Formats: sequence, structure tokens, C-alpha cells
Amino acid sequence: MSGMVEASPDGRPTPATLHDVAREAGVSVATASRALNGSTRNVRTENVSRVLAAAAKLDYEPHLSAQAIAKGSTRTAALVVGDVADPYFSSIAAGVTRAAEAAGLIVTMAVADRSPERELEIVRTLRGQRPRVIIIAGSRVDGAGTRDALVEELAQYRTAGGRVVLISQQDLPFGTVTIDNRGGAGQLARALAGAGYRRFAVIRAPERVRTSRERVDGFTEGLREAGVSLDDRFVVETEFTRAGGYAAARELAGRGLDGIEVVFAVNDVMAIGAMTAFRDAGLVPGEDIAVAGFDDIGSAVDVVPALTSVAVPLEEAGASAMRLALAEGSETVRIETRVILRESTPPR
Amino acid sequence: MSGMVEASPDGRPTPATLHDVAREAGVSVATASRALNGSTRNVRTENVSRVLAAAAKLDYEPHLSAQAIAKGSTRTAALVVGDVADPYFSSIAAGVTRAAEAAGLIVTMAVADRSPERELEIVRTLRGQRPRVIIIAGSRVDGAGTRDALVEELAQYRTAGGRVVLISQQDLPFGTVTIDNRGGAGQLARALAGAGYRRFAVIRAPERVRTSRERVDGFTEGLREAGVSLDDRFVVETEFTRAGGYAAARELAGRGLDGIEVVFAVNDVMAIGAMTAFRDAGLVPGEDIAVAGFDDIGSAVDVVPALTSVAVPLEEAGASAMRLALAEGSETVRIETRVILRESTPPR
DNA sequence: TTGAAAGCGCTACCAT
DNA sequence: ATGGTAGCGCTTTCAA
Repeated sequence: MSGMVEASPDGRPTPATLHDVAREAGVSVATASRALNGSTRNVRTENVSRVLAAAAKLDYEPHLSAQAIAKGSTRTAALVVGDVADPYFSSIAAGVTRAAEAAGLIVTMAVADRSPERELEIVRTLRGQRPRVIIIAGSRVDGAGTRDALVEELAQYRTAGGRVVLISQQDLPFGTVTIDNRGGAGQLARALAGAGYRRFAVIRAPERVRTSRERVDGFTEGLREAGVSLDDRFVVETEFTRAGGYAAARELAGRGLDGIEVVFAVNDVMAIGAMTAFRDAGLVPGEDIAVAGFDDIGSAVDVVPALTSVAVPLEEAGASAMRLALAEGSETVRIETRVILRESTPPR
Repeated sequence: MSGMVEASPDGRPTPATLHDVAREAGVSVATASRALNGSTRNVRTENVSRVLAAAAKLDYEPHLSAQAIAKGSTRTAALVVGDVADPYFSSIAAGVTRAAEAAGLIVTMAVADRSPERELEIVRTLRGQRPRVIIIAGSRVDGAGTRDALVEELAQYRTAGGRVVLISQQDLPFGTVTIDNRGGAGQLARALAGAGYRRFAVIRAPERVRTSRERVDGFTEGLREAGVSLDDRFVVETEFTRAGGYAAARELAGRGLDGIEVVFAVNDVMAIGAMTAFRDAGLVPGEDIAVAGFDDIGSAVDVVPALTSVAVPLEEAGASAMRLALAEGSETVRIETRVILRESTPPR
């Protein structure tokens, strides 16, 4: 009894409408609507079953757009990420969709390609969707001019009743899930100093990449507390990618380690690229040069030696963002991080 | 001049509507609509600018749902994946969104959690969205009963004018992007035999995981062609995850390698887990035991030894799926794979 | 408990 | 070139 698709006047088949269901059930559209979702109370049980049967027979699916416009609100949540293929973002995306689906929301996802301009553009068109919530898992980049425009756009959206939550972009006036980059990096620095390391190098992303900046600041701070200083010569700036990490490590290895005992890369992807570069340069990671990263992505335990890192519960961060967006009050949720020492930084 | 949000009668601020824009510009809604998107030809340039200015001033964004219902079609593409956090799916997702955005489509994503039942449920509710296209990056699992229901549901959707494309689930009657699992695995088997390997083990997922089945079949076939046979005792079945790979390898190592020279895991994630397990068991991957995987995920080159694998251009597969969905005719696109020998399988 | 009908925001047709 | 208006599919008063 399925395969029931009405043929419209012009011959093109058309999905069944509420109207069709009502007619099939021999009731009015109002009653059909009520039977399908409105307070079932006020409709004779017999009619309820008639409508349900008709709907099933016609394979009816309510037109979400029509519902949205009639009700004045949608059941969608919009998620903006920098790059889905990056485990950092895809983990967050997993958490967001899990929580969204639990709340009966449909997730629409846009990829900003790590560009603040694109991010702004996306948010702009997203508003047209009238999503219930917009979650931005930041490009982790400060876009000078675009920043104000983005804030403006989001404020606008919120004024109109939307909920916005930012992941890892504190000090913007919205709900925020922050990741304790500074604290985690500080802990890591102290842990490494405690393990006997004294001569450090850092592989970082450009200044405008906020996440990187915070991690470097926290790390430097942690070293200072441990009474160790960081020589600027050993801070190399590169792209926030595996390739960047590889290139930076090659440069370090190329100019001679010069006494460096350990290098901290601001994320695991870069750290792993760096380990490979060291190895390619004839250095044995964990013996000739220790390496530490940040994020504790899954593959951290599969590289050799296993990578010391700072664990960030990314999926949890995504889920928290969604819950925060759905909650009424809410301000800021802080995601704690935790240092995990592994073989890539043996005690010395 | 922004921050213009009308206050509705009940006090709650409301986003500007086309009506507001028209009033602000001193024209009719019809003209405003035309100025904003209809053939700009039939509207006095002066009015066009008035409307544009008004829209900018009011920070107007067209209500997509309203447009959808008025026009009878949306600008969305729906993507269902098994698990976003898995690099296999997130790479595909990256390709799909890239191509979708290029075509001006909004992507909505749902996660099926590798469950055919959930997949069916998702497709059902997706139909309510009236997306232009539905792309399913399969759960890679054959769900006995649900399969027919899924086909039915999708057929329904297509009859109503929707486009459906399946990734890696051939022999379903829809547009399909197939990945040459069988061929790639066959090539790999021959390459390994050519490198001197004779005694093989296989780490596979359960029979109902189609991708796994195809890769095993292709591999066995390739071995046969090379005149090598595969002993059933050395085919171990496990979960289609890193943990599964780890467990299987531990089992193999635990009962003694028994002459096995190389193990093929049906995907990289499993292969990498297996390498770690071997190492934990005191075996050196690439020396004591060779390992090969499938997919060539990014981290294949970052593990030690670098992992021999079969490259699958996943992002390309995702983009192809989108293009296929948008194209008129079209049937099946085949994504070719390519064997990449690395240090995990040295010649012997 | 039910149905008629007034919108929701927008597009497109028909006049003008 | 422009405006009036009839829908699009649905929800939600308002009467009956």
C-alpha cells in the first residue's frame, strides 16, 4: 500500500500533502493536523486512527518548510566548522550532532575553510534558515575586520530570538564553550620541566591563530613558573597543519638541534608531522629529540613513540555547546584538559 | 544603520520581512522581490537600488523556508554518514560539502551511527525537508530487513523528483559512486605476493559489513591469481574499528605467528591498531611482521613503519557523489584505487 | 470534537 | 515597469 504518490495536474508526481491525507481520511485538514501532532486530546480516537492510517497509506511526510513558516520556528541547528576532515572539527561535529539528534533537531553544517570572511558569509546566509541555534566551532583565527561584522551579525540573530554558542572563542559576548588551552599548555610545560627537560623549542601557528597563541602563552608561562626560559630562536612559526609541523621540524633539524631537548607543537597534527620530519632527518623521536602535542587525537597512541599530549574532550565540547544552546540561562562552559605523558617525552 | 529589528506587536523582536523592505523602499512587495532576485531586467534601476538599500538597512535575509514553499523547491542537499569522527566519512563529508557549496546548496548532515535502522529512520524524516538531493555514505553494513524498506523510501523520494546517490553501495537501483574495493584489494594481494610474501593473515569485519567483505574477496582472489592460498585459520573476524584491529592482532600474536609473514587489515584504522598491538606484544611491525591496510588515510604516513595501503580518494568520491546528484543523466561513477607500498611491507 | 478560514513570508501570474 | 493577489503546505484561532 505504499508507492502512493499523487500525480499533479501537470503530470509530475508530487508528495502527498496534509490535504490529501485529510481527504483520504474523510476529515478536515484542521483535524488531520491535530491528529498528526496537535493536542491529540481534542480529536476523536477513531478519527486519529483514520488519519494515521491515511498518512501511512499515502506515505505522508509533513513539509518541514511549511511547518516552519506556519509555526514561525524551525527544528534545525546550524553548525559552522573550519574543516570537517580535520579530526579536531569532526570530533566536535560528532558531539554536536549527537546532542542535536537527541533533542530532535536537524543539523545543517557549513565549512568555513578556516577563513573568517567565509565564516561571516556563512553566518549571514544561515540566518535565512532561521535555525534555532547557531554553533560556531571557530576557524580559530582572528579576522581583524570581519570580527566586528560577525559579532554584529550574530547579535542581530540573537535579538531575533536565536541562540548562539561559540566553541573556543572566548571574550565574544555569546554563549561559549572554552577549552582550557592556556591551563593545559601550562601544565604540560610544568610536567616536562618536572621530567627533567630544560631546553625547549616550540612549533606554533601565526599570531592570528588564537588557539595557537593561547597554547604558546600558557606554555611559556608554565615554563617560567618552572624557572625555565624559552629562547625566541627556538620558536618557529608555521602553518596550523601537519605539513606545517613537518616543515618546521625539518627546519629545526636542518639548522642543528643546538641543544634542544624537546619540542612542543601546538597541536597533535603538527606534532605528528614534526616527528615524521625528525625521523626523515635521521633523528629518533623520543631519543634524540622529545616531542609533545596538544588535543590528544586518536592517532596519538598509534604513532611511535606514542605522543605526549594534552587531552581535550572534543566530542564532549561539541555536545556541551549544543546543550548550552538549548538551555535557557547559560553563559560559559569550560572544558578541562589533562596532560598525558607518553613515550615521546621520556623522563631524563 | 544596522541593528534594525522590528518589534512585533507582542514586543518580541522579529527579523525584517520582504514586506518591511518594500515599505521602507516605497515599492510593492512584488517589486521588492523582483529587485532582490527575480529578473532584475523588469525593474527600474533606481528602484533596484532603493530596495537594495532598504534591505541592507534592515539587515534583511530572505526566509528560506518561505522561499522553499513558494517556489516549491529547496536549495538543500542532505548527507547521511555512518560516523563523522571516522576519517573515512569525514573525508567524504568534506568533498560533499565542498561540491554542494560550489553549487549554492546548503548541506544538512545526519549521522546514522553505522546502524541500518537508524539510516532508514533518518531518510524518512529527511524526506520532510524536501531536499534536492540525498546522498548516503553507507553504513557499509547490509541490514537485512531494513534494506528493502530503505530502497522503497528512496524510490518514493525519487519519484517525487528527488535525486539520490549512494556511496559505496552498488547494486541498489540509484546513482552510485562505487569504490573499487575488490580491484584494489586484488592489486594489493598481487603486489605483496610480488614482493615475496607467501604466508598471509587477514583481519576482517563481520560478513555483513559489505566493504570488508568485498576487500577480503578481492584480496583472496588476488592471492589465488598469484598462486598463493589463504589459510582460514589466519582470517580473524573483529569489529570494523581501531579497537577491533588491535584485538585481532593481539590474538594473532598471542597464539604465535605460526609462520605468518604479513597481515592485511581491511582498513587503515584497523591496520594501525594492529601495528600497535603487535608492538605491544614485542613484535616489530615491518620486521617481525608486515602489515597492510586500505583507504590510505592521512596518518598512514605518520605511523612507523609507514603503512602500505590502498589509496582511495575519499574527498573526490564525496564531490563526485554531489556532482552526480546534480547532473541530469548519470548512473555510476567508479572511484579507482591505487596500491601504495611503504615500509610496513618491505620486500623479502 | 470539528471545520472554515486567516495567516506565516515569499513568488509568480495577471492586470495595469 | 509596477502593483495586486492568488497560492505554496501547514498551524491555529474562532465559531459552530
